[in-house]
Amino acid sequence: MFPNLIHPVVKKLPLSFYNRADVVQIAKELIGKVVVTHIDNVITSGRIVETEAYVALVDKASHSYNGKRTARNEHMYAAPGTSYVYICYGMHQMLNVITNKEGIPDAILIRAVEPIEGMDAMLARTGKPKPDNTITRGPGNVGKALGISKTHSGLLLLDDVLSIYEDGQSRIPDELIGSSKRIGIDSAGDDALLPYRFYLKGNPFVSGRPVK
DNA sequence: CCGGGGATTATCT
DNA sequence: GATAATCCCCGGC
Repeated sequence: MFPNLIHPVVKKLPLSFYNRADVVQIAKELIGKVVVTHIDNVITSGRIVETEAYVALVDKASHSYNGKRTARNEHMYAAPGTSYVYICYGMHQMLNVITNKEGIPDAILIRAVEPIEGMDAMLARTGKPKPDNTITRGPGNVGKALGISKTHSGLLLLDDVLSIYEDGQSRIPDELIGSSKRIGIDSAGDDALLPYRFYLKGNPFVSGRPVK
C-alpha cells in the first residue's frame, strides 16, 4: 500500500533509466535493483541477481524478431518502463522489462532475484515448506514467488503494483557481475552465442548449474 | 555432479 | 499439430 514507507531510503527507477537505447547495458545495470510487487494485498520483493537482454528486431531469440507482432507480445512495443509478462511452456509466468522507446521492442528478462520481503507469501505461492535457494531461482520461479501472472503484463513499473527500485547503495562493481550466453535459446542460431546474460557472481539464487 | 526426459498448455502456423 | 526465453526428478557415475 505504501511502498515508500517500506523502502524509506530508496526510490523507483525513473523513466530515464529505461528510456535508453542500449538494452544490453540496462540489463547489466538492473543487477542489484529491487523488484517489488503489491499483488493480492501482499508486498513481496527481491534483489535482481540475474537478467537477460533481448534486442529489438535483430535478435533471433526475441519474440519480436524481425518486427513480429502478435497479441502475446504486444506489450513489447509499449513505452519504456512497461512490464511484459508471457507464459512459457504453458505454465511459467516470465517477467520482462521493456526499454528504449515506444514502438522499439527491447526487453530484459528477470531470471532470478534474492528474496527481501514477503517470504511467507512466497512460501504460500510456491508451496514450499521453508525458504531455500530455489524459491526465486529461474524466471518461472520468480514469477511464481512474486505472484506475477499474464494479467500483470503492460503495467508501468513506476506504478505501485509492479515496480523496480534503486537499491539505495552504491552500484554493483563490474567485477562482481558475470556474463554468459543466454539460457534456453539454442534454436536462435548465431544469436544463441551472444553474451547477453548477466548475473551476480556467487549468488546462490542465480539459475543454471553451478559453474566449477 | 551431470545429463536426459516428462510435465503442461498458451500460442502460433 | 508443433513449439516453447522452464522446472523438477531421476538415474548414472
